[in-house]
Amino acid sequence: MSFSKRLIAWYDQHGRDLPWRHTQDPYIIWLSEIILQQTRVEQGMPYFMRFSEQYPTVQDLASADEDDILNLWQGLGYYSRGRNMHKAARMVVSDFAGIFPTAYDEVIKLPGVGEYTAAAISSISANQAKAVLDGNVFRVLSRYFGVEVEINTPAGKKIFTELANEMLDADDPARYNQAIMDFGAMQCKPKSPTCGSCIFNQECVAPKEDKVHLLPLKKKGKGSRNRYFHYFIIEEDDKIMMSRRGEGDVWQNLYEFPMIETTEPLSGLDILKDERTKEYFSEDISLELKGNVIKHILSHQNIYAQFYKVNNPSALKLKKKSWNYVFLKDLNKLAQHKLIFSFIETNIS
DNA sequence: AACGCGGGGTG
DNA sequence: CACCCAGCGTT
Repeated sequence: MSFSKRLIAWYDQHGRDLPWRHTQDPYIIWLSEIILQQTRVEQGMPYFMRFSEQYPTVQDLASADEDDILNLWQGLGYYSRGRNMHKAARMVVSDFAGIFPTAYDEVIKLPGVGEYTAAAISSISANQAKAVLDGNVFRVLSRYFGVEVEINTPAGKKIFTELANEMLDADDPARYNQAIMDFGAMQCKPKSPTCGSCIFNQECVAPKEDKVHLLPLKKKGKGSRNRYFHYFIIEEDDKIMMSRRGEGDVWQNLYEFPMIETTEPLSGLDILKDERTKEYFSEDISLELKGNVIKHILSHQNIYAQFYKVNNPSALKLKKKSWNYVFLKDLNKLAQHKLIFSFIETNIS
């Protein structure tokens, strides 16, 4: 039996039962695919449930308030996905008469939909013969054929795109694509794959050459940099000062507290001496440490955050445009990033 | 071709 | 600690 037929047979027996597999509605498929970009199924699942319930149709999503969408996205990361999702929904309403496209060449026009997502939507919702190419597919194919080409280069991408489309089962692209991804996620895992019980154990190249752990090949990127965030907790009565982050950095448009950032650690005393602090507050401010330094790790930076309660909030002098007092009871309406809302959860109210 | 963009799981 | 996850957009 062919590779694809055996894979599909494995899938029929072992594949996961996931909520978005019970429909061919391209809107629902799209919703799941955006949420699952660079995100584990278990992590994205609760978000998918909330979004599909809150916004059952593309019209619902298009007419939603963007801040509500970001609020629902809170904690999932890669927040531009949420913003692009809203843009895409409005584009479907305005440019596609409210009918969610299924053709590869159409869906790929939507912001946030790249080659992978377009292949997934067009194959799963319309059975178009386009092979998906994600982390799972790279891994399965590189091991099966022993392809020692770096997957995160244009050359590697080209080779694997061609290979993936050769292997695709043109009779059943929808099932095949989901099969190879489940297979990668459940059997041909990055660490400790279960080669002993694998249906391809006889012919797979990687275990024969003892290269399972080595494949797929990947060119290394840059390491992490350190950043030091010093947050000011400014509370007056039942309100707290919040700040909206700007563009061109992490957590674009999300809310946090007013802060200053440095490239090196800073003592409480040094914060008082900082020019920006002096700009924000009149001379004698009194800071009180709130908890220990929190290390917040992103894939490309290590953030060390320290929170300071401002004991005399009336010392606040300058108010930036991006700053606003917010009622404590309304805090949950603002989309915050993880570092901030986990701090709020344990320290405020 | 390289880089920035989150948060969480794994060994 | 390094690596990876149903990747995409910008430069």
